[in-house]
Amino acid sequence: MPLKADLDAIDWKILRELQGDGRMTNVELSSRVGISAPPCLRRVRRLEEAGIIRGYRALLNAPALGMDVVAFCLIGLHHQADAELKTFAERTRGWPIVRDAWMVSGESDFLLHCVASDLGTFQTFVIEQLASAPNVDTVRTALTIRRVKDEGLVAFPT
Amino acid sequence: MPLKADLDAIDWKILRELQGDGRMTNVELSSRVGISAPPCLRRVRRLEEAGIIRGYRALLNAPALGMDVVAFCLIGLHHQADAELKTFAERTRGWPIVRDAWMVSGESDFLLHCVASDLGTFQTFVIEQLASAPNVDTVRTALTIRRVKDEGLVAFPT
DNA sequence: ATTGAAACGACTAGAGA
DNA sequence: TCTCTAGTCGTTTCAAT
Repeated sequence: MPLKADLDAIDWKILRELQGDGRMTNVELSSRVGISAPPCLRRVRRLEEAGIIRGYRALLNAPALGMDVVAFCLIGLHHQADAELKTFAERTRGWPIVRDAWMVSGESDFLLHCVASDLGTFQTFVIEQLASAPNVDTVRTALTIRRVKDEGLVAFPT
Repeated sequence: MPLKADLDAIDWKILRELQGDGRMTNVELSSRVGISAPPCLRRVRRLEEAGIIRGYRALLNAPALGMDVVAFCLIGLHHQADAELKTFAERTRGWPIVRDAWMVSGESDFLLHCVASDLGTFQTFVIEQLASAPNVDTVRTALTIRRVKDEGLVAFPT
């Protein structure tokens, strides 16, 4: 895990471009950021090795793939000692319906981003797996109706 | 927006591989899914054109870029008529701190995924922008402590 | 639909500024 | 650090199956 790296304006442009299109070729990228291809590629490698670029991912259209239910679950636990938090975190990794998960502070202890093929599957998961897991106190669910905004994690000044 | 496409086993493998590494070369991809490069590329293009692959994105490490606060906000509105929902959705698109947003059903009307450089910036946003936006009734915030799971949106049987 | 060959273009190491 | 050059490798079209 890197501490704050010292990035120049070109590095920031590279990050912005790759966040917008992770499959852009290096020559296209280099021309957009205003340098030639070799140093551009070296910068990308450096950003990858520093962990600033964590990876690349194709964004998939869940409903087109038969995944009609996307929901968020807020989980409250009975006991929040370190060991219990770790145990629940580990448990989420074993549930394929949970696509990503965060430990949070506030009214809840975890937030789970869930995807399932249909409501029945999702509700069965919530009742039989999630709510009946050890130490789970409350489960609040928000079914998504539609995505309203979807940009990368980091905002870049235009 | 495509309806359910008819995908064969190779298409599913392509989607799984590209979700795991969106920058994989086509020859690497083709060898992993067991066909030669040209048909593999045509399948990828077809999946892109059908909107099943929505795009590609580099995943950035927010804290390494000086974005130390990641939070989720659950928003309840006073009035949930269609026009009001659209108005609020549009408003979220103008807030750079909001990185992605969902319209949801349940106790809240919207869920916002927010990223900011520090707590002060985030709190100022919540108080001065979010909570004081027209029609906003309740704002519940969950500050993230750490990411516990981070896989793509779609689960693939291994 | 797929394969295989071939032309094209991108990637990336090395040299020099 | 960059640019330029050149060789290697990946991409993409096309003919044939």
